[in-house]
Amino acid sequence: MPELPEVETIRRGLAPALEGATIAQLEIRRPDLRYPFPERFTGRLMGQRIESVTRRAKYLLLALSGGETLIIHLGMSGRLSLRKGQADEVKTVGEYIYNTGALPQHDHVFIGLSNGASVVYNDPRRFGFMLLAESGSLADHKAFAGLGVEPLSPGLTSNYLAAKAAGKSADMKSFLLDQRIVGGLGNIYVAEALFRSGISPRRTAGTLARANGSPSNRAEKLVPMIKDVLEDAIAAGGSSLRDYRHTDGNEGRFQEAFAVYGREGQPCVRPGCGGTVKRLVQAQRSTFYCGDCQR
DNA sequence: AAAAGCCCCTGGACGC
DNA sequence: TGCGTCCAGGGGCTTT
Repeated sequence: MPELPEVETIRRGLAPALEGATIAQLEIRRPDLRYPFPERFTGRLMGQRIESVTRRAKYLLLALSGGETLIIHLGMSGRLSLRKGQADEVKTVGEYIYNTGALPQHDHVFIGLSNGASVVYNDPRRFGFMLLAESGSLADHKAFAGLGVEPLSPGLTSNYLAAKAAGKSADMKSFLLDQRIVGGLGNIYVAEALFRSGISPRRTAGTLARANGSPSNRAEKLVPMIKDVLEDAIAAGGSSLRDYRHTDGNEGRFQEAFAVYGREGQPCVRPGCGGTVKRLVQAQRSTFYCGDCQR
């Protein structure tokens, strides 16, 4: 589900209510998501003040006053909802009652805050997960060691991309999906960035570098298009296809602006192109592209 | 080392 | 109405 723009939208929705608040209530409704919850999960979170809500790639990071960070990944279908209920008065939030078992399906984690707000984690497929790690050594954590550059940071340059691509025989699609190269791109935004760049997803990634290792013209084009499409998607509040919603339950709007994703058989939107959007499977995922103007 | 394949899980859309 | 099949914003682990 959520790629970088969706996670960033959720981060922006949560931060005002969570930063400075203390975790007063925590309920987990099952022993695991993708992985078992961390040891003594409740004890390590209760009473902690949330110092900051940040993001790295597709990970949400809640820095806690005690020196640990709660790491949340939403997988494919994870949602975080922010509710304004008085969670510490009664265990009733909105229409839901949290201490009677009358829970909506797949509401797996409930976090009540000292300021009366609450956060519910819902994830039908349970590909998401939560981890706890020492804040001071996050960069060494296995989830982040080896993670590629943040695409909206100055670190993503054509030189960086060319250096990573040099000598690689993988196709462009697989290369950009690889979180060790760029952190945060997923199936939608790889497709849209390649379309905006006029690059075929089937092209060999190594062609982003010239023989001497310097960036090719395509690399020079691709880097700003990656940044543009992510910025546009964040501005639109992300893309809602099935599960994704803002923390307030509203949908994102960027799906209305897709040029190729999910548009198989429809005409290319590039003026004068006249091509048709095609679908193929790469790395076990659907790829959408225009065979005429992406080369 | 890099690349390809398989798996985890639930639910919705579709064909018969 | 009720199957069976395919597909889905992710990533980790195993095999080649």
